Amino acid sequence: MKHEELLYLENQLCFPLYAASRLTTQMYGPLLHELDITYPQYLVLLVLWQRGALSVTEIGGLLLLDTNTLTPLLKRMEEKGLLVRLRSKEDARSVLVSLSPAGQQLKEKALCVPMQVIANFQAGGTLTHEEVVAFKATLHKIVGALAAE
Amino acid sequence: MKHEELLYLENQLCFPLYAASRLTTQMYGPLLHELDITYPQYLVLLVLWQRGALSVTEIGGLLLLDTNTLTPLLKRMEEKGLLVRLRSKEDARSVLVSLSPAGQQLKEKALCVPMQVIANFQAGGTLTHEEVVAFKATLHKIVGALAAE
DNA sequence: TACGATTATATCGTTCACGATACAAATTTA
DNA sequence: TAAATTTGTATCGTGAACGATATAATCGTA
Repeated sequence: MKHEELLYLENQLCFPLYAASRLTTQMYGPLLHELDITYPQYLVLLVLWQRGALSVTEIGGLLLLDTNTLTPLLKRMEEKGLLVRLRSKEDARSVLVSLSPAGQQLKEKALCVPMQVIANFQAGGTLTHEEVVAFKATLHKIVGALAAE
Repeated sequence: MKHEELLYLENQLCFPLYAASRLTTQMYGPLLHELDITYPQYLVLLVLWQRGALSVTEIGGLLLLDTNTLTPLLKRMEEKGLLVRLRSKEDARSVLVSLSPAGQQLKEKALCVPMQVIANFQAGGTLTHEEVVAFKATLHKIVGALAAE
């Protein structure tokens, strides 16, 4: 590859990654709109449904987001009645985030989301199962390497 | 997989995609800071360097971004003196975006960016060349399928 | 027990993304 | 040609992301 060609859009790895991420998030849009949540809010719910109450930092560790993103996001979710933020008594620096009954109940409605997403992915459809597995493995390697720093 | 496990974070494809995209963009941060541009601005420059003057819609078609994102982004770049926005005489609806001398010159400084990114990727480093090729191919399939709609 | 360092969260400012809407120019159609 | 439709940009509002900074609580150590 000539030196200049390093700057061609089609030779970038970052761009299709960026585009695929945005387009995938867009795909969730209509589905999550039904639940009245956004995609990042959905991710927060995923970790709370799976693991129960967590501190802000713990959520950030799982989603790789800092508190400057999470604090306002969690506040919006609290205002919508999906969760409760409670400052810990043992360690007053820490804020424990736990699901409200409404947030817990939303899990039932969310169960159909992954299946619809999978269906949509198949629809575009030339990805084999093996390809998805390999793709996911590479993604995890990349995230692991970049998140380590 | 049990029904409920569809909602586990580690079973999502969307999350590592979202995380990898953010982390990769973050990796560009320090490099692009040297050029006083952001990552989306870098993408705009890439297409202008490669193809010359383009309309807003043409840029949007290449980067898969709508004008509600591009218009303010291009205005900021114009204010920084990187490009010029000129309403077309043939079709007064269209705005032609062309590089200023400063924007054109920035290409020389940008040439080292992709190489540094590649080096950083290698550093984290368990990705083989074949793995990257396969990964990129899958990404393109996904983008192609999702962008088609 | 002071006191410096660390930790957990929050705030602020800027820049995306993007849905919804607006609007003028151009094109199509009746 | 007049009216309806489409096209190309722009505007507005909301919600992320994230760098930089702030602040209070806790911990480690002299």
